[in-house]
Amino acid sequence: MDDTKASSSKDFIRTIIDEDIRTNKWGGKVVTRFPPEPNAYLHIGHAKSICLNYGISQEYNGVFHLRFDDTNPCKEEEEFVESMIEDIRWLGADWGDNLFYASDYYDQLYEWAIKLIKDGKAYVCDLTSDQISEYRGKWNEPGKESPYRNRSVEENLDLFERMKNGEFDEGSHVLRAKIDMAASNMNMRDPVMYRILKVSHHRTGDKWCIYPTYDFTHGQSDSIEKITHSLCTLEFEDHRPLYDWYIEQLGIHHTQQIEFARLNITYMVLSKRKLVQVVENNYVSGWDDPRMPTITGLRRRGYTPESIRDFCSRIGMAKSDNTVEIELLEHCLREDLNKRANRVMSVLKPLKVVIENYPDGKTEELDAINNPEDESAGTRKVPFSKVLYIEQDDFMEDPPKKFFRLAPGREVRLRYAYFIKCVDVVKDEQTGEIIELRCTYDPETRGGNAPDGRKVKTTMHWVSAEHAIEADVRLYDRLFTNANPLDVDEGENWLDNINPDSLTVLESCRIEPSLKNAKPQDRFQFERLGYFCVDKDSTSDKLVFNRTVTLRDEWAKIQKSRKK
RNA sequence: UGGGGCGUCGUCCAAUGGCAGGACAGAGGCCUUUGGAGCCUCUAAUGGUGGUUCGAAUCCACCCGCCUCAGCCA
Repeated sequence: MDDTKASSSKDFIRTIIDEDIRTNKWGGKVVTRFPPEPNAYLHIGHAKSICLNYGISQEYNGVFHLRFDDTNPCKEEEEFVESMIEDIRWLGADWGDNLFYASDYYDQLYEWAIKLIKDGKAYVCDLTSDQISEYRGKWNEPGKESPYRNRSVEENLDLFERMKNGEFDEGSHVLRAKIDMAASNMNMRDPVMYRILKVSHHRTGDKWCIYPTYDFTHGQSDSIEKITHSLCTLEFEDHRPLYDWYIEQLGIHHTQQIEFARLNITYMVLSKRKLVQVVENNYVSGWDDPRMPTITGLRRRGYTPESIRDFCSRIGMAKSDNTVEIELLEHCLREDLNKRANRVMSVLKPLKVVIENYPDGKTEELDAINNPEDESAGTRKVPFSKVLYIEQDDFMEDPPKKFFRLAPGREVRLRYAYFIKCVDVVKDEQTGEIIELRCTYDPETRGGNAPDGRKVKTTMHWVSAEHAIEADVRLYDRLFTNANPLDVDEGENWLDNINPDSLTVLESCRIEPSLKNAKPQDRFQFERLGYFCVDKDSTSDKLVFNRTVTLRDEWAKIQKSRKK
């Protein structure tokens, strides 16, 4: 990940880091980290954080850590650790040997808890969860102190020891910090440090039956790793005073936390909890469904890591709530794919064309350019014969104004091949459906140029019927119909905003034969249609393509504005 | 209702007391063997009211609006 920042101005975080370096705050060091909880799949919102943290470590010659904040054994699984590692690698971030787990620090955290007890800064509380909540008070009224708040150090030590030894039931006791029940910041009203959870942990197994809360773990984990700049999202702003309190009481390395606004994108949901519902209600096939905003979903859809990184650098970094338009993401994608994807001709909805004056049984190999944006991509041969397929959308019997494609009596160019003219339209006698076009070709226009200099309005893609291979193509559209999927009327469910047409499967599409040996994840531009990649569901007899994104489409725009 | 945070083109981000700029989106045009790509032009913003200042998006005051916090989740 070495994308150079084109922008001359720095975001507020880099401005702070510049200043810290200037004042030698951390001895010129920069150590950042990405600290996910391994309880779900990473999505593009996480990519923003990964790009930020890893990007900064690179720009400042610093160090980047990957740390799994695994403090809740009830929800965390090894499966998520593995998928996250894969996704982060794919995005291009490299943590070297700096892979950590908050659970690596459980012993240290336990010792620190004992120190706080000994210092009279923590106590074991026997209140129930509901009582603790009730005692905490309201925003505008102070809380009540727990009746267990003033137990002796000895009693607290004994009780905490017994909590650790499994002598108590879950929920019967917690260890709390003794701070200030009247604090205006709710996080300071004697927050819970440890709770009893008699479940095994994906890394520590059954060693512990008490687990530190995230709030008692996160700041100290950063501290242990000597993180200089702990970058997190806005909702942790209120927690910073608590992290600072722990760090000060413990007298350990004081990491500087800086908060930034999380990413929102139109037509997308980027909340872990909401995404779980989409998956569990089977609106999609899984976490890697190409409609999902997860890294794994985007990858399967055909996104490139470069395009996601470019997007992350373009959206900037600030503290104001923001919703980036999905068009920007798509722009970054197209821009990248335009440079790297080889062009190919594929007909999604085939319409048979017979070239009446072309010899039966003849086949020609025509030269086609693989990528006009990249000469080094070279050329290939494309077979041409008497019977072809063109796109159904490329023919209209009674064309409206501005429809430049094929129509009765009209001449168009078949890309890299010949000019053809439509001389007859064959219809199904029963349904009236157009089933075949009879055309003639001009042998003089081989390659696509007329010696007499005459012009055609359109160049169309096509495949030779005899040579084309059949494939399934999955057309994806946005998962939600509403720019803000969460915007619903009273009593309505945001899941009702799911786009019922987010997936259209096209069978028996005809693909240019050069794609016969394409492998999953291979990306192509189907000329005039969009960018597509080979899906992992492909088999040896049938390729399956995912439409990554369409090409910008002037004609579609005209049609759309006409409908309005 | 108390705390914390945030308000700049439709959207995202700049401008740190000195001509409000870029990107995406949108409109128009050029070019084109992809109605792709590329190129050009245009449209379009400082939440409000006072104040300080030669000069305010920027500093001050007040107001308005939005987000967020009352898990033994992270």
